[in-house]
Amino acid sequence: MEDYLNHLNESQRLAVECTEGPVMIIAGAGSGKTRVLTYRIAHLMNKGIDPFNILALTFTNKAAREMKNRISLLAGDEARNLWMGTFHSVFARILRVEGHRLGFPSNFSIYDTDDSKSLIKTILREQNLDEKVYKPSMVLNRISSAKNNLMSWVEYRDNVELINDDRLSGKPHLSAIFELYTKRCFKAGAMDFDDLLYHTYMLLKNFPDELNKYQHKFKYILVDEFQDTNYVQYMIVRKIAAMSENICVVGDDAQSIYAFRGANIQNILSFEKDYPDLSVFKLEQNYRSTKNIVNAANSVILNNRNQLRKEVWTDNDHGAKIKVLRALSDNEEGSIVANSIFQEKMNHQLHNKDFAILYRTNAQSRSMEEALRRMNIPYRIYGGLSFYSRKEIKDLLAYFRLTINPNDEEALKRVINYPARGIGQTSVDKLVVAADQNGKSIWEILENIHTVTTGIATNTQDKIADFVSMIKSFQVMMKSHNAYDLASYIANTTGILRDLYNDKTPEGLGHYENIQELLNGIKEFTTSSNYESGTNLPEDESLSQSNNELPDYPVTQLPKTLDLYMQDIALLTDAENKDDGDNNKVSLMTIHSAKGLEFKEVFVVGLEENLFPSQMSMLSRADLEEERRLFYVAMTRAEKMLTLTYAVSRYRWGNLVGCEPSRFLEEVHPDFIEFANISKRSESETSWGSFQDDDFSQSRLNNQRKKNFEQKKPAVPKNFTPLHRSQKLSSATVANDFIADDPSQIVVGMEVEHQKFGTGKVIHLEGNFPDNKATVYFPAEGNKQLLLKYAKLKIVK
DNA sequence: GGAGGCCTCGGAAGG
DNA sequence: CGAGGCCTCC
Repeated sequence: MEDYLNHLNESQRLAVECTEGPVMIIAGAGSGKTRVLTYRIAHLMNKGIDPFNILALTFTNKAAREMKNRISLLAGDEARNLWMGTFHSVFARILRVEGHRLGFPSNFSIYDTDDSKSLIKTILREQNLDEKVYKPSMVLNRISSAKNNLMSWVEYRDNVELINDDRLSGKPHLSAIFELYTKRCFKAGAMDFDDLLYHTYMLLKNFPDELNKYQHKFKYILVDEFQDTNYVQYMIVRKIAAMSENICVVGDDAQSIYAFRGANIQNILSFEKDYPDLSVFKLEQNYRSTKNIVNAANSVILNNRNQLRKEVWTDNDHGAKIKVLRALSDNEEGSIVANSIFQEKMNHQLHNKDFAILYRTNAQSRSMEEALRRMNIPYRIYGGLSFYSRKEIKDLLAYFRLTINPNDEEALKRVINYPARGIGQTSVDKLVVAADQNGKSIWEILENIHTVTTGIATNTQDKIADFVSMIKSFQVMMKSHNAYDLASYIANTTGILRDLYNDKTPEGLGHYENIQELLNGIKEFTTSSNYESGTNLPEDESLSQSNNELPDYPVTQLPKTLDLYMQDIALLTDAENKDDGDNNKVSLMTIHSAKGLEFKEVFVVGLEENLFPSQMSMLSRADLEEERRLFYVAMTRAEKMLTLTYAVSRYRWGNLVGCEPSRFLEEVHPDFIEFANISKRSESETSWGSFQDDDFSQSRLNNQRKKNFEQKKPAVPKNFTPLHRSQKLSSATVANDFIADDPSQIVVGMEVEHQKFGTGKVIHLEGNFPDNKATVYFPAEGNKQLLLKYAKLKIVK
């Protein structure tokens, strides 16, 4: 044990050894964060803590899997008993056992985003509301952020500000949709992703015995990527940790790149307030990158106002300066990158796998791919459609879901007429109406289709009856058959397999193969005892539903039935990386998916204004700062060499458009970067003569940058053009052309302008972002309490 | 119920 | 430009 602690530097070791009480570890990029986390857990186990009592929460399944493997190497096989998984998988597991307290069945379905949107569409149709006004994705966002801030539909309905706000933006029925959505999920025995967190919190809040049970169970709690947690996640963790206070969070505010979907950096600040006796450790030594790269990345992030004080440094060599390459077009950018990779491989004996090309948007991969193909450089693209979100897979899984939970309305709608069996939309609509009128679920109507009055034609009724008996036969089989036998039986009986087999187009062939692949996976689950679980969670007998009775046989010998399989994979949404055996390839991915990875040489491409930073980020300062953190993440992926490229013109949606170099290029301190003017007009490309003027000359760029740094002020946004699209719902809200300021900038005493109430003065502030409320005095209206998140306030003075 | 024409819109992404 | 949704027509 002493031995392995020697693998750590001083601050890492301190962070590992401080096992008791609240701990916050601020870990800079490349500072060995994962190492500290794994060693800390291994250290706890070696000190004799039962792994069943350790809860480690991550954001991705991949992170959980990798960490568990690494801990096994340090602490042995016992590691498989750790409660290590994503927030969602851990709490889904708990809700399977305890959900009945809230009225949910243990076999509840989990709605993915598509299911949620589809349910919202159904509700809109039933309520005669316009999908254009109530865009399902926007409605879902709204419901989601309410639940993530622990707000039920009742509280939403009774919140004057919110209702007012919805009315002003022409969407007065949002709270009604929220209500119907909630009730509909409950009736279907289903939870969406946000419900898994929301209901867990409510379980702990409203049932003291449950809270007590889990406080005693999870004596040690660790949270990875803490900067990415949202409010409800933080509140759950806080509740469970309230007894032992052995809570350790690890994060880096500089790498928070998911605020746009609800992550809340403010949690880091709240943490310091909530735990006054907190031990804070900062990991500031970077082991990954050269001095030039570390310093350059630091100089960029300095332009952000919202950040914790921390100084990342490194002992490594200075290395080469960061190179900026200018291209004339996206295609030339591709060949420049491909050529550089070729050269670097030659000059430094590197392999394809040592290189990564990172971009802001997926659409940029095309020109890179073409160039790499021309040079015969093998590559792999990460990201894209996940295996489990393919249509054919979701169709088959919907049959499984329906078998397990026949009330699952979204699964039912998906497959009641697939493959086609003559039960059209009109019949389904009639079924929904009948279900509503009789206060029953759709499934209950289906079961009694011949006796309930629905207005459905008799021969359609017969088809429905056939469908019902088919599903019922699956349900009977589930008790006695293993997952694989039943799954392949379902694939055959329903006609899915036949339907796909008959499609001989290349895509159709792919669909058929995907089904086969899914079935193979189920076979593996059924037959193998050491199947790599999707959930990463232990088989923990202490969570048995009946507390007093022991199960008839050990948990490990339970027959592997279909419902167990579905529990295991329900939350697997990450894209499967098909392993074709050859891993020596150049990696292509978005910057977001590169988080946590490292490469010897990295190319960040498309450094153009309005692309990176994205033009969508120009709305508010918060968005721009997040974009800058994204740039920081991209830069710090590189170990030895970093190259930035931009094109002066680029095809966008079929049109050739002119581009300016990104402001981010000007924000890198001049000492760590060099502008290599290598761009030449190539013969094969002829159509951008107009972009060759001196506007983009390197010398001008260099002078501008020098000037900026001499004046010791960050680069000022140039050509700051607000978007013409007027609708965006985020922490800084824009609606009806009224552009709000960043709520976090608002302080007491400020004069602000409200869309409706006019100009007023902030007289009181309370609560934490994003729930901070301001009391504002408006001369015409008197005092108004506003939720800054939703109130559209412009700072006047 | 499926094929084909027309319209709209375009961001990164985990569970 | 191209994917996806919707409408129309058979």
